[in-house]
Amino acid sequence: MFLVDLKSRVPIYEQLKKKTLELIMYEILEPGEKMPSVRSLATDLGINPNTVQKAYQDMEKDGIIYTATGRGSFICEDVKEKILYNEETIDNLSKAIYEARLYGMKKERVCEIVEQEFKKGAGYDTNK
Amino acid sequence: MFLVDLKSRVPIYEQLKKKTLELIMYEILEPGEKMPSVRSLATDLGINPNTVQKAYQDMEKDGIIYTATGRGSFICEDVKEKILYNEETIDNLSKAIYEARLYGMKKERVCEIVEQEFKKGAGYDTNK
Amino acid sequence: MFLVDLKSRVPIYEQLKKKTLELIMYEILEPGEKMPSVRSLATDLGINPNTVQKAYQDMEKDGIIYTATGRGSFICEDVKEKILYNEETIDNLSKAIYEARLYGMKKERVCEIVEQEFKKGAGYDTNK
Amino acid sequence: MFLVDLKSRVPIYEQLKKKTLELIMYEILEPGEKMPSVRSLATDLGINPNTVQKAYQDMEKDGIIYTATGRGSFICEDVKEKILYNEETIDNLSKAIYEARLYGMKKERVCEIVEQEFKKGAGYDTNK
DNA sequence: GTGGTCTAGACCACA
DNA sequence: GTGGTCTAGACCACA
Repeated sequence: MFLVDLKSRVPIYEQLKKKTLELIMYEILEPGEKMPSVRSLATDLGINPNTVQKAYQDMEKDGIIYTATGRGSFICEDVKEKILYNEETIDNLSKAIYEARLYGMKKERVCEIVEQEFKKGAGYDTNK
Repeated sequence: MFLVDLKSRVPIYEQLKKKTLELIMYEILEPGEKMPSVRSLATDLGINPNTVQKAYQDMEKDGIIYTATGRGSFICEDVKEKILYNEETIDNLSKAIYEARLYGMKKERVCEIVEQEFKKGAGYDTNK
Repeated sequence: MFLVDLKSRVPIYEQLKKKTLELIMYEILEPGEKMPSVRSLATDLGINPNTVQKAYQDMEKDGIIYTATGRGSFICEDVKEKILYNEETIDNLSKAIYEARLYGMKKERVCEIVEQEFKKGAGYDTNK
Repeated sequence: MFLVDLKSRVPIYEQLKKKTLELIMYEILEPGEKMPSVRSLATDLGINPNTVQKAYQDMEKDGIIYTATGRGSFICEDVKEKILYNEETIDNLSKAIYEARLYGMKKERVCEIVEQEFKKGAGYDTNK
């Protein structure tokens, strides 16, 4: 479920964060639901517990999950709003479009790609 | 002209590469034209020559410039095609759109942002 | 294993790249296998870590190895195809033959040398 | 006649040396014949006179040309033997074949390339 | 003056 | 511990 790509240049903890958001948006993880423990997730994925720890801490800071000592980590109730009004996403998008335009891509081509992405199913792999 | 942001988390040599592409697309740098020498650019920007050289060597590998010891570095003739047909740009764009969609952004909103970016002038700062 | 000739005019990082390819072709290094860390290899060879890193980064660009910060560098799975279908090798060969012919060498002599090289064992030293 | 490729990574003085040998082998330059003066050649090619000077000095050291002060430089009488029994050429060839073999090229393929090069006319450009 | 290689050493992010 | 970026500075080949 939290599968990460160990060959990717994208830091593993970043992949874990993205994956969590993805699972939330796909409603595979529900608000209030318990996250796997740091240790078990690390063991399952064959990665360093520190890495999972870092992902969880980041997400706690961003209000995606909360940690109750001794009981584990849980998805926040208001998580979808947090994700929806995320300036970073808009920023990323603006920059990608800006760059495409700068490097000579026509608006029509950009729009085509937008259409394409909105037709696609959920099979896309966010770990680059 | 090659102004970089020393405080940015984006590596200086990456900024230099982007800046060069930008100057080429804005036709401030023309194919065949000589790039500033490694040392002079380093001095101008107050950075280490090694940093400039890394940017230049990267760009040489990417076919953006060519370099001849003793004479300097020059913009490649076919540089615009290289930039235009760059899969990385398309990839970046696809990923940004995918993510925006995943995080709940409607297609209409994405299209608005596309319009916005294509109306903008050239004042955008590529060093994040 | 990665022994280099510090006195050679061939840059150390180039020797390291060649040596790695050699070790892969001799199946001493297998796809998926971990490369020595930048620092340990540098210490072993008595050279600067930056020099090793340059070799590694070049090889990463060439798709020979991939690198993940915090975990190390690994031989790519499809490395042999990369090496086999390398135009540079063919190019070098063509040029060497062209030159031999130009400088008066008969085809028979060239063929003799081909035979010779294909009879040889593995003891050849690639660091010139 | 002495056309060089300013974009090449091969040093210009090396190109000049190779070009001279080529012209000798093609009997366009004959033993005893006068070479263009350093200055005129530099002007014709739009390159630095020091570069031509260096090529001439190298060739004098190799016994390809000799210089008579005040009169100019001339092709040596025994120049073809000098070129013919040149170990460097053989060495280069051996190395190129060795490498091709190391990188997985079959003997048959190498022989094909030999045939190819020996069928070719003189149109090949030695400045890479 | 022009780029290329290398060392020594610092500081950072990631695992 | 692992790689990535950067500085300061040396020495070299080429033009």
